[in-house]
Amino acid sequence: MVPTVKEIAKKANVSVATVSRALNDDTKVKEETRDLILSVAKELNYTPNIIARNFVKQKSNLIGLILPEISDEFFTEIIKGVDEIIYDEGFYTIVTSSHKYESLEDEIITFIRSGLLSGLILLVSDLKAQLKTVLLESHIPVVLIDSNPDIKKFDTISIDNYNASYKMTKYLITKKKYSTLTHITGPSENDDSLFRKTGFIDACKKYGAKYSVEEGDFTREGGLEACRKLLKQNTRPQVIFAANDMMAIGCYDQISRAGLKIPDDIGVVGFDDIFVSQYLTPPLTTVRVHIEDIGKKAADLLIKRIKNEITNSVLSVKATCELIFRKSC
Amino acid sequence: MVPTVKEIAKKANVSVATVSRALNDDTKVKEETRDLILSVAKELNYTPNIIARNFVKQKSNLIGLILPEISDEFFTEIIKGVDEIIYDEGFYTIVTSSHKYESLEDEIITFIRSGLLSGLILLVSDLKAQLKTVLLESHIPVVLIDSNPDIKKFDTISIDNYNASYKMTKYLITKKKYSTLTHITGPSENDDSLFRKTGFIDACKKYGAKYSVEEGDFTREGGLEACRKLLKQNTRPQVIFAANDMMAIGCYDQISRAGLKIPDDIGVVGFDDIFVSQYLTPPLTTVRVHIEDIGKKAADLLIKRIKNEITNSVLSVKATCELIFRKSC
DNA sequence: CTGTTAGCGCTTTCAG
DNA sequence: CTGAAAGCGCTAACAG
Repeated sequence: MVPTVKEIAKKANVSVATVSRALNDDTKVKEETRDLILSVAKELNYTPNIIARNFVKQKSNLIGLILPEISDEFFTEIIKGVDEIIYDEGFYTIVTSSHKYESLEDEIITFIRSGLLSGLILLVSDLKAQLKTVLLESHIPVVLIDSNPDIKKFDTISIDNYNASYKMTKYLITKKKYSTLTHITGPSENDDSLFRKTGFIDACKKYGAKYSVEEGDFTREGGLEACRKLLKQNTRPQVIFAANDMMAIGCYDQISRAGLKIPDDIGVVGFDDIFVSQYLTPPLTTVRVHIEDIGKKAADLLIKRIKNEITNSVLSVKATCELIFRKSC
Repeated sequence: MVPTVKEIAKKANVSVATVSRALNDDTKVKEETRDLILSVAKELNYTPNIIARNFVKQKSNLIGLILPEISDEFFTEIIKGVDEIIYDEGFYTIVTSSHKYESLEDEIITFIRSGLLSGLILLVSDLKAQLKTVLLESHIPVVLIDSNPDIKKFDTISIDNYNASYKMTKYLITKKKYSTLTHITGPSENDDSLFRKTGFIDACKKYGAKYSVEEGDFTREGGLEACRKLLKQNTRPQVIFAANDMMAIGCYDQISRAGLKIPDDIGVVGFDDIFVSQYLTPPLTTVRVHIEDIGKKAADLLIKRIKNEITNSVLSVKATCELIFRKSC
């Protein structure tokens, strides 16, 4: 049988209360008795029943991590980052995403209301009003991984999309001397997409380049299609800045079909620095996002909230990006 | 305040027992009272306290998923597959891996002994004796994702490394007419590695091809290094079969440095079909493993064990692989 | 079909 | 510093 505090108590001739105190060493217990209890515990090969502990404390050592539906190489990094931080605090991560029969919203609601969680990290692209309400009512700390800084009610870790996009565009214009640029966007309702676009446009205006914008959807096919439209026009841009690497790959496909060469005939740059990008021919110039860092920052913030170590109203942390220069422009 | 069964009971003028029964509809409750209870529950916006439920039942609705240290695109697929299956059963997945200060073993032990889990899926490359003991003593169902079929004590889902490797080798010899082949292995203690090697050798013997084996380590650098050795020899093989795609990429690097062309001067094939492989130049011929499927199968088996739906002693399921023919040989 | 009651293992007052 | 006792919310006998 699994040993309990009761058995330790009996064997050590003390009360369960003392055992509990000794085991959690929060209150003063005579060193002598504590040592005795600890040695008995060890002898019995005791491990606390976490479920019981969680129950009496009415809180758990679990935090939730909710990811979007589509799997993606980023997610492992995020999970890893989160897990690494919170594990040190004695917490574990429950990972879930949306499923067949339910909307992500319903799922999150069930998840939160289960009472299983002490905190939640939510990776979303847009947060519906109904969900906000549930999150707020849940009374557990929530950290968003999101690009929308206008969410003023939750702690947020975001990718610095705007600045990264701006910097890349500036680089293309001022260093690479491109004077006509086209940006292929992600889905219009996506915040990452929006900020990348805005950064691009602002930099083009600032540095006086001619630019255009083509709508994409973050998929390879979307990139291919957008690129096809571009190449059909009378004058094509000197360089394409795709809002993510997958679309840049679509551009590679289309440009090669059109018999054009990268970067001689047209430059291509991406955003994300996914694993494959370094292996493309030519290797893709892109923006690297420090994903694991985002997971760590989110976890760190969440833990601090859970432990009430922060009292500021709402924190918004930006994770920086890095320009990766390769051969595609 | 959060509503409890007690409050529902009071409001509905019944006992807490009846409330519990109605809510879990396992025993017969008069339809009328059940409807009443349900409506009161709804009115109070009641959700069961899962922690309390887990506590009284002395089991949880959580399963653990332990992954190796190194993150990898496979893991998202596995997590996804697992989560998808178990979510339907009202379970959640706790994902963890090894951390800074502890060995994976210690971690697993802590994890299991926490009492938090109803079952465990373990992705390991080799299972130490001590760990086996802990796993066996834990009395929770364990499913291994492992390639070693000689582990007779645990349910196992494994990649069919041997047959896939055999088939690929057979294809190279009989269809592609290669007569001298070299296999670059993974680490010698790794089971996947071992079976891939054995499949290769057996097929070479069976179909009468000349072969050699070079030791690798599943990394890109390892593949590059092994390939360098090969190319230094007086006669180089007609085709290299790398035990995974990452090493095949290393071969690409080295072959290109040596001024050789794939597949004209030398063929290269891999194993795994990682995302990048389709984008290499030339696209890599390789073996695709249905990863998400492995996660699903593991979860399915685990759930059945947890629910006692299987009484067989130990099950061993092989996940099949598929040959992917591209342009590298 | 329903109510009463005990109790899961642990922490936490409250006394001493 | 330590013990007694209550109780977290829920389920599961056991009666009725």
